[in-house]
Amino acid sequence: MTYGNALRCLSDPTRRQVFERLRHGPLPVGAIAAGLPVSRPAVSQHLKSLKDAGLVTDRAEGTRRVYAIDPNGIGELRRWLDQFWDEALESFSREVRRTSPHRSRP
Amino acid sequence: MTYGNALRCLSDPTRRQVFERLRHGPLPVGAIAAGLPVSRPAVSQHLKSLKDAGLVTDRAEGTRRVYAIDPNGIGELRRWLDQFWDEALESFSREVRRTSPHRSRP
DNA sequence: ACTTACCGTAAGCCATGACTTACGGAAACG
DNA sequence: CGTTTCCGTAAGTCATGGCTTACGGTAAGT
Repeated sequence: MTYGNALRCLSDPTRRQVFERLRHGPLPVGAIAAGLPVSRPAVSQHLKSLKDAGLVTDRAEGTRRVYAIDPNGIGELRRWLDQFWDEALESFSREVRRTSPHRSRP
Repeated sequence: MTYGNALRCLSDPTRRQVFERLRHGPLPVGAIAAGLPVSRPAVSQHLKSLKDAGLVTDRAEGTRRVYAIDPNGIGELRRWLDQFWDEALESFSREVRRTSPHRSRP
């Protein structure tokens, strides 16, 4: 249930902002924190959470630490959501069939 | 940004349990609360949040209130995630190309 | 009409977690 | 080596929100 961690991470607006800044490519912590309404240590803490959830990866590059999006996290989240999506649609159509019975040819 | 509400809803484990109980079809509140480790009013509050996020719908059926999954909520969430998924994959492959340069034909 | 079943809302309690400031450590640069 | 830059961690504060109990309201049954 690692998708639970992913959901918990992405539920926080600030953490989503951190995450979305990596969409167009990897970035060091300072560049991520710049412009955000929170301090840099806060961003570091968010990045730790995102990393634990499998949503980002980090690599050392000199004195800076470059973060990038990890496809594994969103992949797992996507699979969980898709499985859900299918069953929900089926249940929904079943419900429609039940509510408005045999409107087969007006 | 109604997907933000959806994410916030699904981030809570109990609320996910409530939500997942509706996967196989609509259920009244009592049936949902039965077996859950929280009280029935708590389930009602969770259902209110899920409804506000567009994740469930409710209809009155006599004295009971039947809840069902609303495809709109997960749909929006899925679209947001997919858009994200595409850009992330592209950025990822771009990164792989950059890190391990022209391994074209071993 | 009285009772029972089923549910939503209000008020209050309490843990979780998001943020801050302060500190320490590792790599580049002179 | 000292300094500067860039970053992670620790400790502490404070708001958010999830849960409970108590209450009120509507619909069905007798």
